[in-house]
Amino acid sequence: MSPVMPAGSSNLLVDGWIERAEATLAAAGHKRGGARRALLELLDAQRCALTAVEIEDALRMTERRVSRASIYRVLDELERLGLVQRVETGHAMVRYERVCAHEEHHHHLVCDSCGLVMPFSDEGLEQAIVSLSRRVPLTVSEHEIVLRGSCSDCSG
Amino acid sequence: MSPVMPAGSSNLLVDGWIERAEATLAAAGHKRGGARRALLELLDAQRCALTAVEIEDALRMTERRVSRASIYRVLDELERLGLVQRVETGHAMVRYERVCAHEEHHHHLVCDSCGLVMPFSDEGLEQAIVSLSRRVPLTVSEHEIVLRGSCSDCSG
DNA sequence: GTTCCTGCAAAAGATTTGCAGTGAC
DNA sequence: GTCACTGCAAATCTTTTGCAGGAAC
Repeated sequence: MSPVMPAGSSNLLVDGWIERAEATLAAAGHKRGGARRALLELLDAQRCALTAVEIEDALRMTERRVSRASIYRVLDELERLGLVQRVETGHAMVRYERVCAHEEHHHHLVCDSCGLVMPFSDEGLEQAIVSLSRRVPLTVSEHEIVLRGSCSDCSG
Repeated sequence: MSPVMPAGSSNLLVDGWIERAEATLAAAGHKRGGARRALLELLDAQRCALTAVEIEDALRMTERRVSRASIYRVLDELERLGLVQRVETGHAMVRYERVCAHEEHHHHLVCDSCGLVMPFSDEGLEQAIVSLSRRVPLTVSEHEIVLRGSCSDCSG
């Protein structure tokens, strides 16, 4: 089976994250709604994890404002469906980002002085994690790695 | 120089975490106090990270109750001095644990169903992190690894 | 018409701060 | 005597929940 799908194909094996999210939501018995749609589009456009407050601020700038309660409710449901994941980078707030295909899997660099969050990935590290996961008294379903330090701007 | 110090030695190169903490605090211009002492003793006795609420509960059982405000203030100062570190295991609360020598360095397994937090360590993973830290656009001072999943009790 | 979606306002929890009294040096 | 330590209460901030109106199906 070819992994390449013609654009606009009605095939269920879609490539875009939004399409997958909408299909998953529909399959779980959800109806469509404007707030959630706006949130999906925003998350899809991000390179890295956002906090709920950052999401609210970003949406306030657009034509589709979304209440904070809805943001938390939608994120919660998307997390339960495995479409977004929480990222614990510290600084008192949880961050959320969409869950992508393996080749986009990444972890986070956090600058302790300015709070900057950057993604990174490393195949050697992933392999170490996979092999470790087998030897641990826990059925591992996910892992999270955060490197903290000082970014190039803050290091001077 | 031998790493073994006679018990009760007045040498500044003490081995215990509490002694190191008190020395560091004194050098930073702090006076002694009962609340902080109780907190240091509690943290020193722990195998793994605790939340501020768990710390308050544990101290409430002892003869030395400590107010929550003091707990946060002391933890904050100990973190600034590098004596404790925050651990972001999710579930809405930050955990704190003492910073130990390299051979005790560890990371965390978190059970997503019951919230259990367990320590683990792996030399291969540490080496992968060290080598990675050199190739990243951040001056890395610490790292944190969390594996999430289902513990043996919850997996049934 | 039923069930889900959404916003608003209130509630709940964790963490921080202001203030006043006590204690260490 | 001065400055740090501590507890209490109030404030702040993030996240959750109850409720009512509106929209999807």
